[in-house]
Amino acid sequence: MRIYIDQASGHVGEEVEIAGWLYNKRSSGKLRFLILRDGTGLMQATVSQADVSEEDWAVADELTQESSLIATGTITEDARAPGGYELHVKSLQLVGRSEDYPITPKEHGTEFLLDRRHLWVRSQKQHAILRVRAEVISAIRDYFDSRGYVLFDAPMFTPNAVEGTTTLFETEYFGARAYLTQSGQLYQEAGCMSLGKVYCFGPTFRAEKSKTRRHLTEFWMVEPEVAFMDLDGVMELAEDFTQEVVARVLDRRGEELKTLERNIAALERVKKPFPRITYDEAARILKEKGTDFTYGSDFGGADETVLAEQFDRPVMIHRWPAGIKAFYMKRDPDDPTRSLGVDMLAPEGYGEIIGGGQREDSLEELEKRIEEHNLPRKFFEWYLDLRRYGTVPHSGFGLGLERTVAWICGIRHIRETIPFPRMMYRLEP
RNA sequence: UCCUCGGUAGCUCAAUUGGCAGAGCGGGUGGCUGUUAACCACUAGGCUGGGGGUUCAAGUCCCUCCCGAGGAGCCA
Repeated sequence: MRIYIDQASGHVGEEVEIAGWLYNKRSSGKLRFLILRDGTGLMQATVSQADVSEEDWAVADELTQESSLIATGTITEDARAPGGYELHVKSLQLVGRSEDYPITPKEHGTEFLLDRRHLWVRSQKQHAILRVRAEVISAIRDYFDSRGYVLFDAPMFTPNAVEGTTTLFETEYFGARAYLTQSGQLYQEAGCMSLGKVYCFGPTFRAEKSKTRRHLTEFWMVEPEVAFMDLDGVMELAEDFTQEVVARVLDRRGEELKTLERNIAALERVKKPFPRITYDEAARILKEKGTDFTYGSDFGGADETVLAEQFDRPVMIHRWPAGIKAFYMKRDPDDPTRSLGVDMLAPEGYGEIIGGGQREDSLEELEKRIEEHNLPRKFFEWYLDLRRYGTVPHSGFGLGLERTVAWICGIRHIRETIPFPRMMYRLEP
C-alpha cells in the first residue's frame, strides 16, 4: 500500500510503500539511514544489510541526494528518528538517479539559489513558505467567497496606464501597443456597479526599476471593490480581512511557521480594531521621532518602519494629501486638500501591504482629475460611464500577496514567497 | 538612474604590509550496525569575473568593462 509520509502515524506496524526522493543519507557500517522526502514531509528509512537483497543493498549504498526511489518496508515508532517514525526497509527501487545535485545540505548564496530556483523549491524552508502562500491564497478566496463577493477577474492587457505614475511593461498587440496591467481596480469598479461586491485576484506587473527586498516586477494582488461603501467601511473591511487571513494561517500552518522560526506571539496580536491615524498624525509622529521626512510627501521605507514600530498590530493611515494619491481617489468633503485613501502598514518593518480608499463618484470631479493628470480621455470614457449611469459611493483596496506572505512568514525578502520570482535582473528560471 | 558593498575550487568562505593558492562542505576511494547538516582516513579539484596598467613580484594597488546584492526614488 502506497502512503504519504504525513500519514505515517496511522500505519505503525504496517508494511507500506513510500515514493519520493532522497533528501540526505548517513551510514554506519552495515546500516544506511536514508532521509526521504515526498512533498508531505521527511521520514528516515533504515536499511540494514542483513534485511535486504544484495541488489537492494547496492542501491541503498549508491543512492545520491535527490535520486528518486520507491521504498517498501514497515513503519515503526522510534524516538531516534527525526519526526518520530521510521521505515524499516525491505526492498528498494531506484526510479531516477540524480547526479551531482547542486544544492547541498550546507549554506548557499542567494544568486546561486535563485539560479536554481527550480531545485531550491525542494528544500524544507521553501516548502514551508510555499505552503503558507497557498494557505493565504485559499484564505483570501474563502474570505470573499463566503461573504457574497463575486470573483470578477480583470484583464491583463490594457490599452493605458491605470495610474499615470508607474512604469508599465509594453507589448505588441496586433500592431497596436498594449500594456500589462498594474492593477485591476478600474475594472473592479465596473464590477461592483454590476454585482455589488466583487474582487479580482491575479498577477500584476510593474516595470519599476526597483531593486529592494519589497519589490517584484510580477506579483499577485487581491482587489475587492464594494458599491455603497465609504472610507470607514473599507477600513473595517481591510482590518477584518487581514485578521481573518492571519488567523487562518495560525490555525492551519503552525508547523510551517515553526519551521520558519516565526514569532507566533506577534501574529496572535493581529486583532481588530487596528489603530487608525490620519496622514497628519503620522507626520507628527515622524517629526517627533526626528526622521528626515518632509511634510506633504509620501512616506519612505524608513518612515514606514518608524510608524509601524509605534503599534503592535497593523496600522492604517488615512486622509492623504490629494496630490500624492491617484486621480480616482475621492476628496474629503471636509477638506478638499485631502483624499479619502488608506494605506495599511504591516508591523515589524514589512511596509505597506494594503492601499485603497473611497473612489471619486462625481462625473464632473473625475473629468477634472483626468484633465489635471493629462490622462488620455478616450481610454477613460468607459470609466466615466460608471459615473454617468447611476453612480454611487464605492470603495476598495488592493493587498499585495507576496508582502503579506513575507510578513506572516517573517522572512526578510519577498522573492522567496513566490515560486518563480521576477525581478529587475531576473527573468529565469 | 544614483549610492554602497561584493565577484578566489562545484558550494560557503579565508589568504597579515604587495611575497609559495588555503579550509570546511560537496565529489571519489576505504572504514564503521543507531546515524541526526553523522564521524574517521586518503584523494582529485584553480585563467582568483574580463581587459589594460604599476611593480623584481598583484587575489591584494590603479584604470576600465561585465555580473550580482540591497538601499534611494517609486510602489503592493
